[in-house]
Amino acid sequence: MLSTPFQQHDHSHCISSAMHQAQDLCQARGVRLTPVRQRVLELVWQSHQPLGAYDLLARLGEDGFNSAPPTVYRALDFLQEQGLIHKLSSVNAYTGCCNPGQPHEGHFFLCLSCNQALELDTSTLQSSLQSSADAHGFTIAQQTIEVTGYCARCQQHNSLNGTKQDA
Amino acid sequence: MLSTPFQQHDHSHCISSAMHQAQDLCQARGVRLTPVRQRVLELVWQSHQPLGAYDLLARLGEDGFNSAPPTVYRALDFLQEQGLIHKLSSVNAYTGCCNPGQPHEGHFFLCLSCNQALELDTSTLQSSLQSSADAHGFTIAQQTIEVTGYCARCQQHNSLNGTKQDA
DNA sequence: CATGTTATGTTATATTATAACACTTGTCAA
DNA sequence: TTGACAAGTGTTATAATATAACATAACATG
Repeated sequence: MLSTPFQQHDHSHCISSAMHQAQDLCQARGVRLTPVRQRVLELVWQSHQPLGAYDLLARLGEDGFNSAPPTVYRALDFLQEQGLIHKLSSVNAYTGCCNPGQPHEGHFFLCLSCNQALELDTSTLQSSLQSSADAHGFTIAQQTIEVTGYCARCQQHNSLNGTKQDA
Repeated sequence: MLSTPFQQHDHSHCISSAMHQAQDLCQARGVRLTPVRQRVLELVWQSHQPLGAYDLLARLGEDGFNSAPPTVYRALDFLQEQGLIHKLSSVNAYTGCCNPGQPHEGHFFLCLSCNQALELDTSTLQSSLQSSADAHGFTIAQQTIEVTGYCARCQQHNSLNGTKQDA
């Protein structure tokens, strides 16, 4: 599954799909999707705009959860280990993974106008990276591939009215 | 010029080349490579291991420069604007740019063992990214492409003696 | 139900980065 | 040459992001 953040879509479907996949995967792996972890994952999935750790923390607080930093960082660590979210280092934010069943590194387009993240299905990118690595005898461990710019939708809107999108 | 951090090389050549290019470029552009900026650039080029802002700050202090955070961040901002260094977001560190004459986004391999950064000349990577962007109607602004792993040299050493390299 | 393991609570602190305002230095034209 | 603006730096404070360390609670299982 590849989601379509930059286009209109039924986002509630994204959320419920992500939550069900997470539950299934955790059960299958014998790891616990505890209430905090589940809530953090839901919050991350509230939109396709990546959220920072302290944003998440504030939301957790509103929900009556404990809201000291370790709480959210532990949950984020767990979710990353399970491949349920990706960290976007270039913006210090976290976003849901669109295909958690198949462990992979996230490759993203980040729109500077609407702040949404599109996770790419980049087999060609992957293979050109790999061949570059092979050429250098380099063994790849982790990838941070984050490309900022402007999505098609924002380019249209902005050329019409000059304003910025926010969702 | 592409440097060769993962292989043995005369690093003093890297340094002097980088400094001369920086001086020439700044002069050509009518911007000032002041003493702090020059020193920060030299420090960044001390090796191919990216350095954090506070590492640089400490070194500046040793050299008798002012060493409050804004000093180093301003210098780093300037050097980035001039394309003389790249920031590696995934590790919050800064490294010298190998080809500052031709403005470009840095693409890196980062060795987890020797901590050195190899800046890639990735035209194929670039073009597969671009075609992916085209397919989505996405206009690229900035790229953060940082791939961690193990360089050829460290793989050899480690298979021999199991230790980690540190330079 | 005792025990070890996993998860969470809590306090403190480390690390990375910026805001805001004062002061100094360089530039350049009147 | 000087005065006025721009660019650069000094200084203090604080924001934003992340982790250490240790105590307590919940869970799993023999």
